[in-house]
Amino acid sequence: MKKVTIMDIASMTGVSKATVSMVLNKKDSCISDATRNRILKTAREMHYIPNSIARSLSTNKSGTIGIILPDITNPFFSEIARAIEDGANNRGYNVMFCNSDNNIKKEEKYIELMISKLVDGIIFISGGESRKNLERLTANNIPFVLVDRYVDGYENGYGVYCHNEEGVMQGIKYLYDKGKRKIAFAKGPKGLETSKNRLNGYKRAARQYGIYDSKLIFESDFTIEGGKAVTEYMLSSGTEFDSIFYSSDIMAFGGMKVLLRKGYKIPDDISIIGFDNIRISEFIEPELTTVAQPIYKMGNRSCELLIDIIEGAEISQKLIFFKPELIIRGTA
Amino acid sequence: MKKVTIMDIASMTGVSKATVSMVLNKKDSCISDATRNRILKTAREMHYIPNSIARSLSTNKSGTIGIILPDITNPFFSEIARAIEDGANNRGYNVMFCNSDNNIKKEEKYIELMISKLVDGIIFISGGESRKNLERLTANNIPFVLVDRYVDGYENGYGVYCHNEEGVMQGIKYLYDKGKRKIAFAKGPKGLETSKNRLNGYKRAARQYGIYDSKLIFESDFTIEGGKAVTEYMLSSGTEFDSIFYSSDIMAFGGMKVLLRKGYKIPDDISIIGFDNIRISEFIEPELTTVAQPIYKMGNRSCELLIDIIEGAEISQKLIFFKPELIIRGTA
DNA sequence: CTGAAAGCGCTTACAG
DNA sequence: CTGAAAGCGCTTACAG
Repeated sequence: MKKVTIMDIASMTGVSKATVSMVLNKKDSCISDATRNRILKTAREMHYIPNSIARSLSTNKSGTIGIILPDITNPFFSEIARAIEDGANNRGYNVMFCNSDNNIKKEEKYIELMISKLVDGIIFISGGESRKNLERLTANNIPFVLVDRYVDGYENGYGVYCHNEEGVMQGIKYLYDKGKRKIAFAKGPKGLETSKNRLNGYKRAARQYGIYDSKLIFESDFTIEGGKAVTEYMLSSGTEFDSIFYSSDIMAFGGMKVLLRKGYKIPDDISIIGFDNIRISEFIEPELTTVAQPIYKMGNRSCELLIDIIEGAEISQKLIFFKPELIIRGTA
Repeated sequence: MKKVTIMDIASMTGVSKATVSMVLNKKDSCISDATRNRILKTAREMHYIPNSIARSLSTNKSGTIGIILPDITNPFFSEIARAIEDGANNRGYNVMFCNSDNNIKKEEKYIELMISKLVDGIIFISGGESRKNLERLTANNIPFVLVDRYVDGYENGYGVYCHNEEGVMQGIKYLYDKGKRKIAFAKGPKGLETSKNRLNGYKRAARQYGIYDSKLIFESDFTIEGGKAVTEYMLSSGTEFDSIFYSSDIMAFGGMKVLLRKGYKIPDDISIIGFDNIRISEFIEPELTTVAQPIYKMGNRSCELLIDIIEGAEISQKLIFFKPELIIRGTA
């Protein structure tokens, strides 16, 4: 069962491939209605599906965009991926995705793969020291937009971010206003700009209120397990605190788990704030108070930006910042 | 900045494209070491990245597999997608994904897209009445494996499933053994085989224990919102029940939310069981008792199966069934 | 051991 | 209004 090609429908209708190609691509301003209709009709009848690989080879455009993200299983990223796919689909693109696990080597491999697949552009959520990998893209003329996480040296490239620092400051202010003076901070992993930004927000706010104490800062990573581990560590560290600001919602989930288990009442004994506002955060009990990033919007916007770049539209803003917003729920 | 091609490195080394192609593809048994090394070296030096689009056009293989799933944002599906991507990557394939939203029209569109992109195969999580769409694949000679959800008429095609009926029966047995006699069942949406299978499990078990009552069955869908809505409905229906079996974990989350809000104690006032065992289910409080599907394994296995089919390996089993397992935690 | 040539299915000037 | 031809970058018999 051979696939039907443009050639088949050309010979079927008695015209040339060129003509068929033109009408199929709507570049048919100068083709007679009669031929056009004949072609369209037989294309339909033969269930013709264009071979877009062949098309890509001659146009040098694949119509696909790549997403590189740490782990699709993390709700924050899957929500972004969803937004991107919606946006891409909307504009006639499709999407390839890769899980980097924050591993630079994997990133590199995937980037090479995507170059080789001729992706038209990439949406990149960095796993850390990704600068070299991005240089590779630049060298190959593949546009990319960074989302959520800066990459050292690319602060001025295309990107859509959230004002992380400001977001954390809002959260700390809220805790402070509630009378909290010993606010522990669970920071993200080293090497991620996002971690740094959020930590900076914490530091600035804490200093501003005169409650800064470096012993209140604990390092972790952006996973549930990380949240559990750091919380256990905090508890055993001997440092006193009356509230915890987790650098991400899923860390907060892990942390709350530990606290609840040990019999702490949230928010009575201890207040909790997260960061992200992933969908599930309003479904746990107590509902998580968190600094919301407009996740879907960020994903969607990044996709729009990328496609605009690909299609050579005029770009009014290379850097897009969204405002975070404190969502007050049950944990603080 | 022109991309470097096989031609460039051919003229650079003074051999033909054919020779270059052969050594780059390790079909170089009959190429002298000298030439081979020269070619490899200059390829490296020139940062050559093969154009796999061109390659695909001549080999008629794209090296990509497609995933069609309802919504990547649903943890069950993102965990499957992750497993698939890992497996694919492992075997040198990459992955395109599409969110169907259980919408047959979208599915159709995406399938056409994937055919046109020459995907080597598809992993398909059906949104319902997908039979026509699958016929399209068959007609185009594209292998596919179904995961999690049967499609009418394809029960004997390639697929990896979980014994849904049996899983529910285990759960009902557990509740029964705990003394529950009025077990409400929140079923999934019509038109999904998975819903039907799980409902059948409920019916069989309930009848077996002589506690069947059709008034205890409530229809919903596999979302958090669905779980909330159906639970509110149950509560207002006047029907009495001492426990609820939700057809999926995220439904259970939504349901628990409503119950907790109304002041019910779980599991004291009412017991809850979910289905799936998505990762988050052990992080909510109380931890969800649920019937576990081996999600990662199912995804991974489906990918292995598909690639085996693609590569013409011998397939010992077209249908793969995993055993569900009741995970007893805090809600029942 | 290596090269010339055809072909994959399309698009795109160009010519008529 | 339509067709012939070249080209996209690779692979793969085939010939030598």
